[in-house]
Amino acid sequence: MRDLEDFNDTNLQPGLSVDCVLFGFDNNELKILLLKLKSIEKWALPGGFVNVDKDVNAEAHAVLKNRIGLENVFLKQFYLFGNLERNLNTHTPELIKNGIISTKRIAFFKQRFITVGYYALVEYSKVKETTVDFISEACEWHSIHNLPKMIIDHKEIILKAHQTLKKELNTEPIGLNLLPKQFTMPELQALYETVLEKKLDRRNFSRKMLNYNILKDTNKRRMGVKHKAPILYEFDMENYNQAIKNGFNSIW
Amino acid sequence: MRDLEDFNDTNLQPGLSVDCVLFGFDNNELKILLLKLKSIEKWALPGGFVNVDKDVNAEAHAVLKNRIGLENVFLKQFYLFGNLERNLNTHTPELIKNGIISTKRIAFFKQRFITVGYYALVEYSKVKETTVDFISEACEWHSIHNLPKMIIDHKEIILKAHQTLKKELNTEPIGLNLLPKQFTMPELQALYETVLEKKLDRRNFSRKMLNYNILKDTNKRRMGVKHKAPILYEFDMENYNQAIKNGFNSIW
DNA sequence: TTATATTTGTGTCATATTAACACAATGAAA
DNA sequence: TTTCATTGTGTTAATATGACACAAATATAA
Repeated sequence: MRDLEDFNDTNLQPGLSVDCVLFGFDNNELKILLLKLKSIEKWALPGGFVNVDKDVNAEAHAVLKNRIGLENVFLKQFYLFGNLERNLNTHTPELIKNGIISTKRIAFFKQRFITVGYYALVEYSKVKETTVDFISEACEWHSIHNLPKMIIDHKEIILKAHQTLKKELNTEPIGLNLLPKQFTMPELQALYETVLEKKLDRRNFSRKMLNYNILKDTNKRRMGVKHKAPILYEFDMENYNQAIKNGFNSIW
Repeated sequence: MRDLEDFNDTNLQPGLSVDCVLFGFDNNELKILLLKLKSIEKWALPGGFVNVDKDVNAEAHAVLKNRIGLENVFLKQFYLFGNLERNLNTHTPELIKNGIISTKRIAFFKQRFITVGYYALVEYSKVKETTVDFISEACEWHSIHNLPKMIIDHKEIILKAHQTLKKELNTEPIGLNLLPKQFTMPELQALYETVLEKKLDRRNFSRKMLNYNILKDTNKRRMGVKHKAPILYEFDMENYNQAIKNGFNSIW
């Protein structure tokens, strides 16, 4: 969708949207990709509407592809936000005044929107384009600890996504898509510490990770560091996918 | 909603429904509460539509209250089913012929329905009424291993709910609502074994459960059994709720 | 060339948890 | 009072965890 003329709500599932919390990892910070809305001084999660003849999960993937230019990312439904306050009522006057939405579509935008929350883990460096479209004017990463003003409940959605990610770290590995193809043990640990917001013991972390058997030693080391060169690892994709599928640390 | 005349789709979120997988535990079997649809030889999960001015989670609770007569149950969203094949196309002719839906509403029923899946844990004995309404003629428990023919993807929804429950058993206790107020350790173990579909060691199970500190010894024993009288336990509600809230067996 | 600072890789040890197993106690029925 | 099924609890070996310390590598400073 490039501009307003292309926008037509007749094929859209009324009152339903998808919103994607994109987690990136940079500079030992967990970051979220946000869009700055035109004519509203607030930011929003990348999201979209659901076509009546499109699979909902496919629409979430389409958001990432069309608005951010990302394909094949790890994307997962985590919650449906369906409370009554979810609408753009307070913003519709500005949106209409600035020609972002047409008066014909006003009812569509004023209704309560139920949104399906997805989270995705993406390699920070892969998102370069600051795509703009008919409703957003900028696309930037923001530290999860320093979020700008956001529309409706998008801050809560991010919070819930983060809680979900933390919890899932107990039963599933992460790192793929968040880290470059090859990475060191300290880098992997920094990712875990950032997501979990706590320090972990270096030696115990390494032992535990290696025991999961999802890492492959590439027999290379990261060069050009001003201290002992750390081993470069890759994920063993077969075992990694197995772990994603079956989970680990199951107690029963 | 007692009959067809009361049914009006103008206030309903089009193409959206909620469906509830009610787990019950009886005779060492995991059972699911199902509705037999009028004029279709298939069963369905108790579900409902979403009013545009109702909170989605509240609508799921309303389904349980209005259709099953249940209040204050543990009810949890687990997945949104949004693929393209989710519609009643193949059934609308029968439904119209038998006067279950009116021709005026045909478009409403033929559209693709996105449904929010909830699961609930309920005490088997508390559901007695076989409520019938304008679309269902019976309401019965079915063993999860012997499900009747079901509409659309309701079998898949049950499967996914069961998988979710199994997985969540690693981080959260269950039992409250599935068992009577007072229960014995072997009864609790039977519940776990049924949900997990595997045998557990009696001694290790007992030790682990007691270590979670969610059980209170009532200093009573189940009488009238033809062997050693087992201790009756209750859940320690404070610790139980704490465990539900914070989870347990977190590894990081 | 050598010393220093920093960071990485790995080992140890005490403690806690788990899995596998056995035996005594209880209560009804024979 | 013997038998039987079932419950409660203890033991032990193997494994995992948490808290630690030291040696190796590498750039930089001396």
